[in-house]
Amino acid sequence: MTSAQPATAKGRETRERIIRAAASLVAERGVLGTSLDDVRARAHASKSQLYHYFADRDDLMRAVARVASDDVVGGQAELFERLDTIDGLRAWAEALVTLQQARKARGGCPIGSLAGQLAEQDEGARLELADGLDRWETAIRQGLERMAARGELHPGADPSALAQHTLAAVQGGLLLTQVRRDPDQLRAALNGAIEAILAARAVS
Amino acid sequence: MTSAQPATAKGRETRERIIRAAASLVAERGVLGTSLDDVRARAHASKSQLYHYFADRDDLMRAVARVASDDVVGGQAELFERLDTIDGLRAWAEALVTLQQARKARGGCPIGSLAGQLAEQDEGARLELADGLDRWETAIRQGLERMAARGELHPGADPSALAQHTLAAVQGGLLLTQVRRDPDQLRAALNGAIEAILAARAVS
DNA sequence: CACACACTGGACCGACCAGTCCAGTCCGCT
DNA sequence: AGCGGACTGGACTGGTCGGTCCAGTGTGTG
Repeated sequence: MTSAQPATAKGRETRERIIRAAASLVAERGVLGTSLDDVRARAHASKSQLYHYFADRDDLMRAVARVASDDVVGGQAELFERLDTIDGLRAWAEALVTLQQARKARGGCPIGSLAGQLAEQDEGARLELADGLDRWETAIRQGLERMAARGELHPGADPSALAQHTLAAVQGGLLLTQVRRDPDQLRAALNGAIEAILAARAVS
Repeated sequence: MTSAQPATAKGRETRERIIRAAASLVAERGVLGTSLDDVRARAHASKSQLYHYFADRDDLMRAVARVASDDVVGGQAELFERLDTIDGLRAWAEALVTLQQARKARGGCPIGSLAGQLAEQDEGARLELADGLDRWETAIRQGLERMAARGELHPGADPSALAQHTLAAVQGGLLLTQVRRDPDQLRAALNGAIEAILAARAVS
């Protein structure tokens, strides 16, 4: 069963309010720590509204996974445009570190956190998260490909493999940041990834 | 409140049986997806036994986090000894990839999975997981330091930073493996980390 | 205006769950 | 043997949760 698409503007607004409430609660307490009554209360909605817009709890969580993916990837859009220079890469990395400092190193990456909670439980949610990671990796790869097109990477360099490794460094760095409560863990992991990209630069 | 230490051999055995049952259930269904009744049934124990050996549910989960850390790090002990050569590093990486293939890319890293579920909920569990990661990173760093002591890394190389980056690559690679159901994601991430170590080798 | 349907409120239900309690049995020690 | 504490079995409780149900109210269209 898939989510019902609201037919009216009011319906869309209610559905959106429910997803936002669920997403914020999940971020605070985790997937299984969030009850539908909690969601109902925060969204100022009733039980029947929840079940009008979502088939069941899993369906709602899939929607949460989707908006989390959209938010994470969408929130980096401007930074992604500058990923075709070393300075742009460093600025992107520093923005991620600054965000973790602001969060006091709590929560990790929304996509990564949800992955640990949903990937083995709900195939649909897993696919939503995989899609978010794909878009993220694509943005990194395209930046590196623009560098390669300008001849700034040596011919043997593989933008695809570098992007994959960089995304792994982001996710691993965020996990270490979360467990150790230390945003420098992310910075160190990203520095390693950027070093690998520097090593792939064309000899000038 | 901390766990009671059993006074008899029988008591230790029961306590161990409970932790093992809980650990396997948590690996299958997640922390919040595992009820004490599930644990009780799998451990062939009664409710009062659970509460005889553990203060409450959180206390049991802390014990689960501890044995998960011990198992993950302990299971790599022989591989760790060979981490002071490039061949040893590759063998270690390939063993991790093979393990993920055997698991059909499910479950990710026990430490990483538990981190996402427990780090924000229970400070004690977070510290157990941080300890596991520390032991893991230390093993990698010591291998690199042995390489450095033999003069195989150039003087500017930082074994500590390389080990940190390698651990982040493992964790990130495992997350990508889990979400994409593709063990090659881990291999790619580890290859990137090993490339970085190769780049730090002394010019021969 | 009227009809159909989207939307809403909230009581209700059966299942499940963490934790309590007490009446026992086992076991090491003297 | 017999004492005391470690250990065990399982019924019970108060509360929570996902999901259902139905009686409504809004709203866009012909």
